[in-house]
Amino acid sequence: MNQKSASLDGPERCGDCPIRYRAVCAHCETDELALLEGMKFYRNFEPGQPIVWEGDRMEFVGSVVTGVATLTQTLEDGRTQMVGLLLPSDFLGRPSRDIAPYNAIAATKVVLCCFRRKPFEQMMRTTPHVAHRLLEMTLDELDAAREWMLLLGRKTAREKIASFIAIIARRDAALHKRDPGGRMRIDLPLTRESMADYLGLTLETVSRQVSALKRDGVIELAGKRTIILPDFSRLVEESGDDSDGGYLS
Amino acid sequence: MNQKSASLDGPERCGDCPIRYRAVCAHCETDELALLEGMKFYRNFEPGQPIVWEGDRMEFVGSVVTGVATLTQTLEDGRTQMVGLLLPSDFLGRPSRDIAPYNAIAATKVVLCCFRRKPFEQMMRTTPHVAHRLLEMTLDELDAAREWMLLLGRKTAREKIASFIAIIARRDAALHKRDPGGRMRIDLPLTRESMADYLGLTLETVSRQVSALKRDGVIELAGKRTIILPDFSRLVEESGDDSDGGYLS
DNA sequence: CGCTTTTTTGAGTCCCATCAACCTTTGTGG
DNA sequence: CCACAAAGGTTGATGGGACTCAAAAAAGCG
Repeated sequence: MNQKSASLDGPERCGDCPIRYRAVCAHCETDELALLEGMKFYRNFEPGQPIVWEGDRMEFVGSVVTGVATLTQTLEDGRTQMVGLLLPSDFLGRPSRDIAPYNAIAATKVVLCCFRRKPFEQMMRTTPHVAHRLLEMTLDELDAAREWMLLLGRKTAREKIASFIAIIARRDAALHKRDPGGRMRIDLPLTRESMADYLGLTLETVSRQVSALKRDGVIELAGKRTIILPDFSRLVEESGDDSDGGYLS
Repeated sequence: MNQKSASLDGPERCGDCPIRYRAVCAHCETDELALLEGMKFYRNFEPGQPIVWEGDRMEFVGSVVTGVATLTQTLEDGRTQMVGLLLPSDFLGRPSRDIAPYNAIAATKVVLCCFRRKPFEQMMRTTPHVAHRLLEMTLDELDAAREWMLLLGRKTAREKIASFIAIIARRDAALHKRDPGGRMRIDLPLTRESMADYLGLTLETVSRQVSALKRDGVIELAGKRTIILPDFSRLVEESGDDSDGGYLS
């Protein structure tokens, strides 16, 4: 949108950062924040651009500030499965491991707040807040992965699509501090092919099921990537999940 | 085997514990160990017996000492998917959450080393070793979950079965401090139905594919639950994974 | 506007789920 | 000791949901 480098780079000061209270630095006090500020740098990625490749040495860890990135694994014959979807405030990389186990790829424009590995690992050892927050976030990610496993193993194609849209809608609502419900408008951050890799389907099946949900009035389309939900609860019914959700953390 | 209560309960002293150097207490010094020793108690479970039910309040967290437990999620219509397989030294429960999000069920006889929640959470805050080890274990579990997602989303039934057997064989070998390879004999800790819930299949398909692998000479059967691997690498070929594995942690 | 990328739609096929029958093992009590 | 039941496992027949192959439409993009 804005061509000035200020928009291409991240916020200069952590206090202005949009993910200040959700990222790995959430619980940090001003002195710890200063420490982090000293080891951080920003990197920008274009849609489709790899962030790290499986087997690569990673000299940094970091947080997604804006945009969406994906983690994917592939079998030798080319079948690929997405195993992580990184939204703003999500963390990329693992302390005490410098070889990336997955491909990380920018799905949209991405701004990444990177920390040099060595000083970050040192900080993990000396300050409890960062380590504690990272544990919290990792446990949340594990919960999400298990929800995802239920989807991959037991849901029908139609339920998978409905679940995916519901997940994006919930995260989007959470980002704007609203509750999902009523009429909503959401942008899909992924292509049909990436959705297929997320859901363990082919892109043709994704396209067909999206069309079917539209035909049945569960969703409306405004362009290929924008979805309007007339009734969020209707979508949840189609997802196969318990209606009560249980999404309290 | 042994009817004395000594075999039904866990080891009296942590120093004698079989999972002393792999569980959440792995990095603890003697003084921290004494602290843990003061808040721990043992519980025993029979095969099929629930450990906690989804929605239950958990007044403890703990480690599997011996045996195998499963974590499962279910949709309202009864479809169930296993989302965790807890082997000796694996951790059950999450600090700062007292409502269980999954069903945990003993698959075999299980001895669980339980810690009362409150003192354990206190210890998490005061001693770095326990928190650090728990983060390490959680990150490993996340890696395993992602491997599992690739299996659920993209592998064929035959590959799923081969992968499952390979996973059990690797863990079994690790427990006995051997490398997997050559001729191996392994016991499956799960019924065909539980294997199906692990792999996102039906029990009939599991049975058929096990028979097919036997017919093709990839495995031999000694009873329903005991498998002999004439050649571990042959099994890995059938699993669809890269042969090099990449199982360094 | 050409050109590529993304998406949709169609026709045919196959893998795995479903439904069903049977076998084996284990345990129980008459 | 054996009849019976229950649980776990195997095998067969059938059908359907998702994949594959194929082509065209739509949307970006220089």
